[in-house]
Amino acid sequence: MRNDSRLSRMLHVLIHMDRHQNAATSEMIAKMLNTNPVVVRRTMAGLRDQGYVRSEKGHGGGWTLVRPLSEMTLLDVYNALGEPHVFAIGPADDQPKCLVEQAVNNALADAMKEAEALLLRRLGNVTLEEIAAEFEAKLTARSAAAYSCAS
Amino acid sequence: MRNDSRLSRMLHVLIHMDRHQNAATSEMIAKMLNTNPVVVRRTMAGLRDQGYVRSEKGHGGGWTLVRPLSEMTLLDVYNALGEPHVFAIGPADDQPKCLVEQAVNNALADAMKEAEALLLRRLGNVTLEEIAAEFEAKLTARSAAAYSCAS
DNA sequence: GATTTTGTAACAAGACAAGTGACATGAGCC
DNA sequence: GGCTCATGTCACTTGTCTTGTTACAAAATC
Repeated sequence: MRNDSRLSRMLHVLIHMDRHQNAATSEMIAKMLNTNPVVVRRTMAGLRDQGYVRSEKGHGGGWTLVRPLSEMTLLDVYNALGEPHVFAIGPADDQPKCLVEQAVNNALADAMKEAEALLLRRLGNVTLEEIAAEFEAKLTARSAAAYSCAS
Repeated sequence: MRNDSRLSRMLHVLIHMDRHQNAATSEMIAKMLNTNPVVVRRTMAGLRDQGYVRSEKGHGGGWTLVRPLSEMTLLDVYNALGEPHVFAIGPADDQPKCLVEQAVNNALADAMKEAEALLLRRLGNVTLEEIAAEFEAKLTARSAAAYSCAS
């Protein structure tokens, strides 16, 4: 568990969901992600609250896509997850009294803010459909038998 | 301890060291950083190994700057610390078999690689001297009495 | 009413920086 | 030589955050 992999996992799931008609249960999704149904529900909750997916209980229930992949950017998913911390590094003190430390924090914060802005801009410029298309291209390029994913 | 604050702390220390003639002991530095001498020695070890600072034992010992601040960029310090993980987010699986997951990872990795490159480029373009200069400017702008830092 | 499936709380695990105590090593001072 | 100061390093704990897991209530379908 070195990284926060929620964004990666949700993108993975959403594209798979688009390729299936029926609702996917948390258990099916969990198997696909090599994880636990509770983790799935926990992570998908944000997407549901933002209206990207719908969840239904009972027989035949599970998770379904609400929006087409073409109307969801990677940034949308990131935001729906609650905008997790991007960086693992940061200042020792957010409100330091020491002017030296303030200057250091300013310099670091400037650079990090730019990098974060670039990252989010990039995420906002890519739709899930584009990633799905890249996958389709690979799929046809290779033999279909080479494709394996527990879904 | 939300973040890895080693870079921030080391920059802070190095600038302070430049403003003092004598060697600074780990204990003095620890007080300045509100931390522990062992943490200081542990973190400074990388800087010492890279030749940016020198440590001496015994009476009058402690830490001294080897290079002028003008010859150290923020990137140098980052590298000396062992290039810690920049991002808190990442893929769920580094070598996934699933082609969808591969496509997702590629898209994320591209964006993150760009953002990391920008960040490191920015860090490489700023010397510690420039941060020190910014501090000096603030110091003269405000009354000297407003400056307080336990060093 | 039984079964399926989500929703959620509560808690353990794993990772990693940071905090802490103990002790050996080496350098200077008397 | 012996004392003191200071680093070097090991071992262990703490704090924080995502994940993993168990348990159980709530709702929808059969």
